[in-house]
Amino acid sequence: MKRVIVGMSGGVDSAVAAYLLKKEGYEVIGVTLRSWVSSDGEDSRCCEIDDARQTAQTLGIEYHVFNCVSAFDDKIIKAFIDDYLHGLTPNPCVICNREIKWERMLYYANVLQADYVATGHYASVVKLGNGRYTVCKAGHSEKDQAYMLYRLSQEQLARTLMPLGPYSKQEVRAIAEEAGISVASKPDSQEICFVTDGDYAEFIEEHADGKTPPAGNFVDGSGKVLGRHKGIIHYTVGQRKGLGISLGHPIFIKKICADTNEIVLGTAEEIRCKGIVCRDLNFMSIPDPEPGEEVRCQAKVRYRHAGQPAVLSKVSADRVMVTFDEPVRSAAPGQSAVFYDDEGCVIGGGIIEEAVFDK
RNA sequence: UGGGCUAUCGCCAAGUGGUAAGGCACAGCACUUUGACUGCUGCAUGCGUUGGUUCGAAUCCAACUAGCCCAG
Repeated sequence: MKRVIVGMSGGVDSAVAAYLLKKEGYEVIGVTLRSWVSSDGEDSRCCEIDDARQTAQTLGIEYHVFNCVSAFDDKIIKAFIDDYLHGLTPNPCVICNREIKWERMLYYANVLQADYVATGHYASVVKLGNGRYTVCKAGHSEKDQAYMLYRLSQEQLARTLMPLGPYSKQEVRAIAEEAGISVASKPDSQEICFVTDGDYAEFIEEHADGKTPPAGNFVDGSGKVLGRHKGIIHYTVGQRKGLGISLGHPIFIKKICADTNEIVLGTAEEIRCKGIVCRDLNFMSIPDPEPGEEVRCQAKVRYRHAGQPAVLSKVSADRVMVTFDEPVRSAAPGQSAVFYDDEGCVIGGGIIEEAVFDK
């Protein structure tokens, strides 16, 4: 009998993943990684231990909690704050998946002599003809989470199961109901797991030791001052609401300049960029492209982006240029770009370093 | 101090006698394992003030107040 460790967040998805695997005949061990505890003692949304433990009991599976608080603080929270202080818009979840969730789960899988790790992500792990592993979009695209997983390594994917790939959210809730899982109708999680009230700017101010950048100017493309901002950590590229500037037409954030402490604004048309430069790349379905090699793909510039046809080409040893057929709006440095093939499988991805505009 | 012009929601702005468009901003909700975007809903019993004409005025008249421009 194969043994599998299921990462359980306390939500419906991971509960059903565990249930399905058990039904398939795996020996299932539930695990929750405690990654963060707020000052008032509440667990974060990614590790609601009471719910997870209860589900494990309902399913009749072994269950453990492992403490990852210091690793999470070190690798995720510190980087998150640092990125914001530098005018970037980080996506902690994509880093957490590789550096914390899979890293720790595989570690414990070895300790507990398990063959696989599994999660409740809506995506599928696929082994290709070339011997490589990749992640493919879920059958029901409205819940696709392949984007969040593009940083996983080949070694991690080789030992990963994602039983929810073929199911829709509705089906998963129905299965949970049937299985008598108490969290069947629990609301979906949302927002950054360690910022429980959604006010991430306040979170940064509390944790940045007073180093948050001061207020500064909103300017237009020619440098003309349009108003005052509260400090760059409060904003993100593409943002429209909360600027308090009335020009008669919508205005968006085009660029955040940490060095001059200015925020450049532009119209809906002006914030569309022709391409992006990406760093910290991870390739899945193919090996790293050769210099000069061009790869056609569908590129997503953010989670919940439909994806745009684009061409990748290597511009240096560790950078890739993504040129879109049609300009995309609000590609934010710090966010992740993920490249898919026509089948919806992840070719690879990277972190956006710079948006390239026409002028 | 003379002459002229203008005063409608936080900003811009329709409206020229018939019972206050619209855009932006703002707020709420929806959406969402990141930040955004987006969608929906809401947002002037009142049109600088005070009087007058009229069945009826933001729209006409008078005075006053404020701002702008030109003459000083």
